[in-house]
Amino acid sequence: MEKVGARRQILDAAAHLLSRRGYEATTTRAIATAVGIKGGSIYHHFPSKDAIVGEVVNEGVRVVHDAVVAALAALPARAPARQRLETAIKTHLLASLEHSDYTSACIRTYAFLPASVQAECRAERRRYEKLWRDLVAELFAAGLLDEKLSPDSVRLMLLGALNWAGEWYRPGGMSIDEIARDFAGCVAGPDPARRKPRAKAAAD
Amino acid sequence: MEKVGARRQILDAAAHLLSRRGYEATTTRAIATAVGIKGGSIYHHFPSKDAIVGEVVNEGVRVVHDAVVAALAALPARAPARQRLETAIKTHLLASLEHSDYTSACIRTYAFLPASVQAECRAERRRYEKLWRDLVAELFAAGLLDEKLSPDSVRLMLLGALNWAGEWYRPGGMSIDEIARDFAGCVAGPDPARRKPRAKAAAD
DNA sequence: CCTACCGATCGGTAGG
DNA sequence: CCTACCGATCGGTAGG
Repeated sequence: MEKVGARRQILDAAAHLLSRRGYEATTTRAIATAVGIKGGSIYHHFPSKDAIVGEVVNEGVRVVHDAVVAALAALPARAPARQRLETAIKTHLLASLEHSDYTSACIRTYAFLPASVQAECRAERRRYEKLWRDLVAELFAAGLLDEKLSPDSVRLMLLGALNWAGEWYRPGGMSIDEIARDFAGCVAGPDPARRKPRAKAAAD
Repeated sequence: MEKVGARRQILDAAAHLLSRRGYEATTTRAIATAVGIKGGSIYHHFPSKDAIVGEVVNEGVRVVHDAVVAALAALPARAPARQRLETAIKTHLLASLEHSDYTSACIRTYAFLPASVQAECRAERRRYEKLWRDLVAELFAAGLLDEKLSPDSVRLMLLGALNWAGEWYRPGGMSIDEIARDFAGCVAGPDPARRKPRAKAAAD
């Protein structure tokens, strides 16, 4: 059972190359070589390079969207907005920095993709945007954000910081947990649920 | 006096193309066509494509660095940290979104540039990073940030949000002033100096 | 600054 | 899935 499916192997290799080298440098021949076939054979599985790239970036948005939805759903039913924010941040970072070449490929290459490929996943992106719009609305409703701030600003600032993390994050440095705690704390204040229990006595 | 200098024209065209199409799609022939010469003639002015790209990205960092330094220097000598933050944010956004193709080219293409080109401007980038490191330290010193936050997190969050702005900013939407006010307000709270003077009476 | 060209490589195809 | 190939285009060069 070592058959993974040639299509999946090609998509995996394309996602890997896209996230590390960008759109133009990800050639059909490089993808083929990575999966152990010859250049022309790619077209037995996909009609064009952009069909491959399109599937990768679409899956990239879908993966992170599904992951965040699942992580939020796994929280207690009445989890406070502050905790939901930090969970969403951590999940987005995990997906784009550790789990998914698809997600990082989408984030890093989207801007310079052919218009046709961009258009293909615009709907999926808007769905994900909506999730964050709602999350920011929760924060306002909970009184965690200054009412004079525009919800758009807050969302764009958060997603900008998250999407840019791929440019500086390195596995040995700050952990994703730490980054998520600080990013959430920076916009919504410290998590009251994490107030440390006043160390047993005066120990340490 | 319509002679601008061929080198400068080439760099301008390269910066423009780089910021809009990316590194690989910015061909020496496209640059040449943009300045009205033939493809091969580029090499009369520069030894290689990467020499052009290298100068563009270096200038991109330098321009935004100089602009922010100048904007901070133009503030009153004892301007509070909160105001200095917002000024730095606004200036960075103006440079990368409105004033300088060089800066946006640098921000948008850096990740996928050849290692040799990246290395060339690493020192300049660290200088700019230092400016923000100091600015964040001022915010902590002024008591505007939760002491439990890591200074690195705050700086990376801010610069991430700023550098990502090119992916969503469009001239007709939120103004750069508004974005700067909200981004600054989001991490350091509302500006006390802007508390509105309690409208004349109960008018409106 | 141009013409004319180099070898390499691109996305994609024909025909097995 | 491969061999062999297409026209186009790339960065760069020679020689004016």
